[in-house]
Amino acid sequence: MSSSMGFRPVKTKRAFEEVCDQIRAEIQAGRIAAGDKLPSERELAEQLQVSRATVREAFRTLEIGGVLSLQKGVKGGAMVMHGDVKPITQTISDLLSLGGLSLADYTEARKCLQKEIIRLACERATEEDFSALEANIAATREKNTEAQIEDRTALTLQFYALLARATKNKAMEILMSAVTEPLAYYIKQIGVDRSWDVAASRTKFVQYLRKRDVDAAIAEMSAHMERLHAYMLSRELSATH
Amino acid sequence: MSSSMGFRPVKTKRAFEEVCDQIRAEIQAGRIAAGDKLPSERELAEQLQVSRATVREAFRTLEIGGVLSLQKGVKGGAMVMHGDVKPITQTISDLLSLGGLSLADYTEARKCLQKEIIRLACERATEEDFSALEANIAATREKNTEAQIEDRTALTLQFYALLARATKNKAMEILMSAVTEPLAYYIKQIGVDRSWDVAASRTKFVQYLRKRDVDAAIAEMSAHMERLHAYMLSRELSATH
DNA sequence: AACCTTAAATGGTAGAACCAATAAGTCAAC
DNA sequence: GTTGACTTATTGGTTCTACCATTTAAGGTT
Repeated sequence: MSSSMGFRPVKTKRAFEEVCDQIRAEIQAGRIAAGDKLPSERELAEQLQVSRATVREAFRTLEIGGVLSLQKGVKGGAMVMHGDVKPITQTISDLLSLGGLSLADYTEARKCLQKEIIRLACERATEEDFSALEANIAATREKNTEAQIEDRTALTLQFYALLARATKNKAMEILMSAVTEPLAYYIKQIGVDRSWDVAASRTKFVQYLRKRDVDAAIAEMSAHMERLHAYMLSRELSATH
Repeated sequence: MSSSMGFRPVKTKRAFEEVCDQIRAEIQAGRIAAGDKLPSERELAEQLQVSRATVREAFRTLEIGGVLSLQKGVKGGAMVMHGDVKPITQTISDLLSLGGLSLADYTEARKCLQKEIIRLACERATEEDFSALEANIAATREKNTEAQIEDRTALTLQFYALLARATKNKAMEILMSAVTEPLAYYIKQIGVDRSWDVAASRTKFVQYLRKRDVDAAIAEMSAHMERLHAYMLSRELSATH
């Protein structure tokens, strides 16, 4: 018998998925948009002829996906958002911890993406971007105690976010956070190497950025990332032993 | 009063979020891994002293995130997966339809990422990759009727997936699907421009890839994307009028 | 005017019951 | 021995009811 008869495994759509699809369809058709509020759980359950629990599962799915925001109390309810980046970051983190993505592949992709972001940032960064980056570096210098490691991590993530913002491209910001924020998980687990001065490296980097020197900026960032990656890979090995 | 006192908005964690965190913590600690099965909803609800609905919302969240797979019936239950790329693709699509991401930014990021992927693919693609790409092009040539537009779309997505696979980097595959698959939504909405021969362009592209000619391959792909991009922007404008 | 009380609406949780699908076991027919 | 129908136990999917916690508005009190 031929194996190309086109049979596909049956997929019985669950009720809450149908609700999700209907809501997404309304959004894509433009009948509801960001800022609008959906009917309450009880009301929508009645309209769709399903139980409130089913509507809740659909709302939960869309809330986790960054499509809805749920607020309690009268005047609360489900409001449509503009979308969110967190689901992407979370998924990358899950892929890393579940073994669906190796640390080596992840870091290489991070390098590739950084390169393009630096290229765009060199073209388009404004004075506001430069001063924001320098303010971030200055704040990092002040957080130099062991107890402030969480603040330093937050500032590091902010540094890359500011760099991505300099590209004036929202998609690049999204991709940057997707490949940067999962680092926070690793930093919390394995700690950070404090044997070199990241502030000095970043200061030089921003100087190259100001001079619109793409190659020098990429070189400086690559050197920084090589150190970090070597450290992370060594810590990963020691952690598994 | 200083605004740097470190006050943060209180966020009362919901019960199902606590359940999610506990499961993710178990995964990250290595106590449960991909392939393992979690207790049933009823059993876990009893262990955690919460209602079954709460466990369900947690399972639902992790299922949507690609962490769990839920199966009915005896011997069913919640099994831990290796992670999934779908949440990322879905989020990008949502961002596009909700206005959190412009089509212009999206396509520019797509171009940047393609460049890096082509660069890596030129270095690492094997004979198997080339023949897979060529088989895909051959299949595309056969699907040339209007009725087969869905098949053509699927083959287009597969073409880019195969190209990403040639990088031998799973993270690049993930990013590729994240910026490519949302196109399917647009294609379904606005249709495709069939005034030029995509198969011919892709054939040339693979030839350059075979010769490891990075610049020529990038140029060919860029030209293709410029045409597509111009077409999509024109259709988007006409759709909003 | 400032403060407190009350009420109403809404999401969050609990618990029970039942439906639907799945897999394994049992048994009769061939 | 194999096939197929039937039974049974387990589990996710759904419904329903009830109640809790939070938020906002309205009204009343000082």
